[in-house]
Amino acid sequence: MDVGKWQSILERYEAASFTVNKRFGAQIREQIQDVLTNDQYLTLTHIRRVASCTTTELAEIFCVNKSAITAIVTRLAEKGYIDRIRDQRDRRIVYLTLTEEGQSVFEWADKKVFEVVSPYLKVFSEQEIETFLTLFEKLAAILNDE
Amino acid sequence: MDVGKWQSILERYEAASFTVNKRFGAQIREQIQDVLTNDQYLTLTHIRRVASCTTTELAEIFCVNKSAITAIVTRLAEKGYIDRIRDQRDRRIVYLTLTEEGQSVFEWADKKVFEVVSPYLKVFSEQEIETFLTLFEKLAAILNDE
DNA sequence: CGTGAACAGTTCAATTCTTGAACTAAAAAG
DNA sequence: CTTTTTAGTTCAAGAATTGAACTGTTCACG
Repeated sequence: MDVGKWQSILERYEAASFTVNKRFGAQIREQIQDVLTNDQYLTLTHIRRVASCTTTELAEIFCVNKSAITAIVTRLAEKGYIDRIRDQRDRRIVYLTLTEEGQSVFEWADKKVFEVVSPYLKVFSEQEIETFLTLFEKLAAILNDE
Repeated sequence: MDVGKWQSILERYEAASFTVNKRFGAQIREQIQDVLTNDQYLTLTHIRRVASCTTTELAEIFCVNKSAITAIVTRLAEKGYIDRIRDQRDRRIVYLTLTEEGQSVFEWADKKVFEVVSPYLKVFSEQEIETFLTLFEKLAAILNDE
């Protein structure tokens, strides 16, 4: 394949990705904005998935500075959705976990996200979804390995 | 398909999308941050693609408030990358176009983005990319029609 | 054992992006 | 000609982000 071909592929990817992200993002925000921002939702999602994690870990996964995570976590802790628990063996480390309320707020928001996104997915056949997801996950895996 | 199946599909989509967006976003930011933010790059991309557009149009495409666009455009105009030209027939309308400098800054940034993203795409076969893009574009098209 | 390096996390100032309400100015509708 | 709609801006407030400086804590090794 020549350079022009790759450029046109990138253009198509950029355009589709832009539309999907902006549209889904806006619809999700519309549903949850009285309680959480989209970034706060993603933060709760990750903590919930791994049960407990650190600021440094979140910074790596979100590809942002640690201080950005401190700010988000502080706001979530003020709302009572997250607990900060200091490791007793290594007192530098702070473990982040969901509170009871954080758990239920996450579940509420997750349901909202499901209601927004799933109608669009249902247009595709099971085979199409599997193909699409496999390729998307392959790309994600490559990006994670470095 | 039952609800559980859809939930697991959504989880996989959320995870892959999250990783790809954050990783690509961070690598692109790293390359262009001395000159443009990622949002500013996307703004130049759209204006360049359509040659000339309005604040209202950008707000719809970006799914944000018009005042958010005014802010971004003001910053790009201050840097000398965008011109605001008032329509002579309907004097409410302001057309946004790239300046010479905006054009060349866009081309520079676009090249950087290409250099960041294309190595990852080259791992896939032409057939895989075509399949993936077709499905992604189908999703984008559905999200655009409403 | 003691000291300097490395690490985990926070604070702070500055910038960007975002919303929503209030506003200006212009065009369209009646 | 008055009212309504439309395009865009301004403003205040809040969220996210960076990068530098800082606090505490642990670790390495001479």
